[in-house]
Amino acid sequence: MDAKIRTRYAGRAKIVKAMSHPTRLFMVDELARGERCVQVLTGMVGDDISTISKHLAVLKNVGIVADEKRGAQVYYTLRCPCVMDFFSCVESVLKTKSRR
Amino acid sequence: MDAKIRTRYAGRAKIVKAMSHPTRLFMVDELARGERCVQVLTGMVGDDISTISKHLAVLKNVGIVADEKRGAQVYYTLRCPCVMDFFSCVESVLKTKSRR
DNA sequence: TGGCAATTTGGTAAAATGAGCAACTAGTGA
DNA sequence: TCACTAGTTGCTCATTTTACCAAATTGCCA
Repeated sequence: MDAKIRTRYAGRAKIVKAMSHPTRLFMVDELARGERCVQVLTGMVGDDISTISKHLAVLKNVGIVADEKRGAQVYYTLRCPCVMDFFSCVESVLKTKSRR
Repeated sequence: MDAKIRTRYAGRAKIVKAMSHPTRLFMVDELARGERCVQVLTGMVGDDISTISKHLAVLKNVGIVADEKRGAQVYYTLRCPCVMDFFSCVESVLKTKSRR
């Protein structure tokens, strides 16, 4: 892998990595249903709000979600619904694995 | 997120996480073209062979690849070609991000 | 303006990851 | 059998990740 190839895969990995946490995966799934504010997501997940905020920042940094402040709350939306494709593949990996 | 939901997303995240490293992503891409033995992959990536072996073990543990020993070498194959779908989505995330 | 609610940011400690070297295992062939 | 090649595993160290608390921000409204 020369530098150029390495950079390409590093960029891709960054995006996959942003999805590689249970809480973030859950939130992406939830955001696929519509925008949600931090407070609501926090209520669903049950972690500290600062933890949720940071997870959302991770997703935002790679461009998977977008945020919009309206009044005192910040609403997050899914910018790339195609990430939902990950789920069906992941399910099939799980199935493949179980029938090993 | 109650325990059940949490477990479900944790399982999914494990699979995504296995793909979330530049070297592993590269190898998955390469394996999509056909089986490869550790030695060959090591030559392409340029890391220590023990590092490559461990990355392959990560992919194997979640069921993404399978290994088969033939003579002195171990050949790895992609068990779930659908993981290639990740790539097209990832590319579109990259594009979405750049036109922010 | 003062105070409360919603978020983000900074700091910190614990846990997980990643890389290479060394040691070990398993085939191959002289 | 001995030496060599291919691969895996154990160990250690450095880096990254993650979680929560506390403090700083921002917007609303009495």
